[in-house]
Amino acid sequence: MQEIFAQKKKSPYIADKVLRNPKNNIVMVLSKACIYGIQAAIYVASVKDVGYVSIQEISEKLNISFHFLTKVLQQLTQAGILNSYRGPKGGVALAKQSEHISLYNVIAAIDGTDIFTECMLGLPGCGIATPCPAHDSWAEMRSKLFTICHRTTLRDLAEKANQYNVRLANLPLTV
Amino acid sequence: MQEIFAQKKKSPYIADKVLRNPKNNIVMVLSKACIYGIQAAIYVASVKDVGYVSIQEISEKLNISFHFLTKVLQQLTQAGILNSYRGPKGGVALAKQSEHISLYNVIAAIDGTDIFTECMLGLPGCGIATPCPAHDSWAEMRSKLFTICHRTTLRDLAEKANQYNVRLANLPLTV
DNA sequence: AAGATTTAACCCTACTTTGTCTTAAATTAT
DNA sequence: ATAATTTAAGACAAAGTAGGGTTAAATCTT
Repeated sequence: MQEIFAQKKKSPYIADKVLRNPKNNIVMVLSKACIYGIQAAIYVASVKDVGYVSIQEISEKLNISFHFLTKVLQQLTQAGILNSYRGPKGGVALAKQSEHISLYNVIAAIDGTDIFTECMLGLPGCGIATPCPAHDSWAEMRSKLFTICHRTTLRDLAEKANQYNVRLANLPLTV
Repeated sequence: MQEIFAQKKKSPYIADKVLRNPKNNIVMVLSKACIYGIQAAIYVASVKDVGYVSIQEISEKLNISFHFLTKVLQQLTQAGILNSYRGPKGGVALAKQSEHISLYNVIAAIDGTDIFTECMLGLPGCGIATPCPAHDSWAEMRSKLFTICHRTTLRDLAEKANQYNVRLANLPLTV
């Protein structure tokens, strides 16, 4: 009896010194899923010929987990950014012309629009009426982010991706 | 025997429709820990008298988990932003004058400096030499963030926090 | 019609972040 | 000295993120 309970847990306790120890928490503006989605979208936009590009190819070229990427790209498909097709010669393709898909569209489809609207301190009703102390500074930030993400299209990014020495993923991009 | 193994797991499987279902992933620029740290630092800076403020008081006023906040504030203490003192009348206090502690200092102590330096796509060596396609736009963003966080001090924020109708936490702040 | 290919859906695991609780250590007050 | 108070440190649980598989469904090729 007791041995069973004794062995039941085997907790993988991690030091926890202070707050799970220094700098394990890497904070990014975008989630991994979103970054992968952006990279994949740029990749698809940067490929010349018109057919569908298989997710397998994308995941290999960009060094992204195939299954995870599949789910991410499903989100883009459901958001109307990509079209997908099953079977041989299947894959994904842009649903619109690359100059009509903005970075904002892709981010919104995967991570949502919170980063474009939320208060720095995450306070639900932060706004002009009842602002948080950082409201003004942050509003300035957000509007810059909003502008940049709106005006940057997949075409812009794909064009840059095709330039010499520009990298799309961790490994040098070989289109 | 078998019942024991049968009951061992009880997985809390969550739909996973597409990518762990839509919009569960709330992406923020700052971690919860960092937001709490900022709120607490502003609170301490906004309290008039000079003694130590107990973490219990801060957690109650700002509606933050006491134990979690304790760890966060330890990080600020270890970073030299706060002083802490045990025992009755103990608590935390700013280690420097509030106008000499920037938002950047607080963020760097808790979330690190990645958001101020990292590429939008998280590529390790993204820079002038081998940029990612979004490098230029993002560099512009980052520098704005950097500037804002550097020039904003705890004094600025504390002053605003003391204004009418400004909120520091989810609940109305009652200093 | 049968087999191959490829996305979609589903299940599960590992790790990280957030949060709760307990015990230890420091310090003050009595 | 003893008790009370308060941070520090540690164990652990719950929830979220990233990722790895398997099976199902659609579609093409033969």
